[in-house]
Amino acid sequence: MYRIGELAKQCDVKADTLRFYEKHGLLAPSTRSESGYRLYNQDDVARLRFILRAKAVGFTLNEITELLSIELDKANWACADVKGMVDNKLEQVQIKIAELTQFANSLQHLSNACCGGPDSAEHCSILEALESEDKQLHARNETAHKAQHVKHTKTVKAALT
Amino acid sequence: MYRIGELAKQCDVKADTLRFYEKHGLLAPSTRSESGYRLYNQDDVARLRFILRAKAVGFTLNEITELLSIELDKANWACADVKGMVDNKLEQVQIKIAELTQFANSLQHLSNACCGGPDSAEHCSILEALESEDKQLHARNETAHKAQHVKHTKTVKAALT
DNA sequence: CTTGACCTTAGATTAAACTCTAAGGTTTAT
DNA sequence: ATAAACCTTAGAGTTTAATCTAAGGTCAAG
Repeated sequence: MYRIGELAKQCDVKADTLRFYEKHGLLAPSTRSESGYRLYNQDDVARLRFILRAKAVGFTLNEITELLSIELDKANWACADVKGMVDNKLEQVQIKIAELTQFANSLQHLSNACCGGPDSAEHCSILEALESEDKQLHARNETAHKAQHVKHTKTVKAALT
Repeated sequence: MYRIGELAKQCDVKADTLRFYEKHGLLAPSTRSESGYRLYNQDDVARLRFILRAKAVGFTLNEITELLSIELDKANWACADVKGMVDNKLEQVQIKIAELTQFANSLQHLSNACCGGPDSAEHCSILEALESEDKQLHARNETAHKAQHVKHTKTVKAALT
């Protein structure tokens, strides 16, 4: 059993935030001490961890509430509802992973191409690299696209797939 | 050359947002018409796309500004600075990908385990599945961990790795 | 020649997710 | 017994990223 401050420290949030989550129905301590102190058990900790992970991953508190709300009256949800909802979130997450992966690729290519030395970055522009990205994507995707007189940098050519 | 409304429509943002980005130094149209209309060229479009992608991926406008700012006075940045910064962002992105992937796994397992039928979800709780996740992770990571008297659901056992 | 799209500045409003303050009281650890 | 941690309600303030409103214009297409 953890008191609010302990849990806060353990999960690196403010006690305020925990009270905030309680007020908004995301996380209530499973018990209170005689004196009224909030007491959180392991399940509560796990629930908080879930909330924090979901948040880190880009879900809003509302969306998280939605996911968690099923718990509140399980009996009134059909299994199909639950599955639908989960699949929905799953799709969102997968889209995000794809976006992030693309982004990571660009950054990686750029990092590889960048000499990293003490010289001026004049010929090592992140922006040009990233700007060209779209064009290159288009070039790959639209097989019959107009020549767009794209301006390349030496670096860029090396930096991007 | 696109005018503000055209660009807005094309990239699914409001014209307001574009003016907002301009005011905050993220994206200025490369030219203006004689009459003062903002005129955006392909590079501007690409830059906007980059901004939107970065945003979708969880970067704040400030962080994006930081990335783009290198462009503004390239000459004053050493290549090492640029590389350092890129590698930094890259690390952040990779952490996010890892988090998302874990999250996606949980959701996927749950979806697989859920019958998806019209019956009550009483025995198919997202929450219990996700709550157990942490414990299971701990169980895998801490080779010498105390037995924690973990409460499982039938569903959960099947749902999680 | 009249809409609708655009321009300007400047400030108000919104939403999310906290974060803080006040004011007064109780509990726990040293 | 004193300080630090907790409790309560209730409301104010903060940050981010817009979004909206006003007021007074200019521009371009049908």
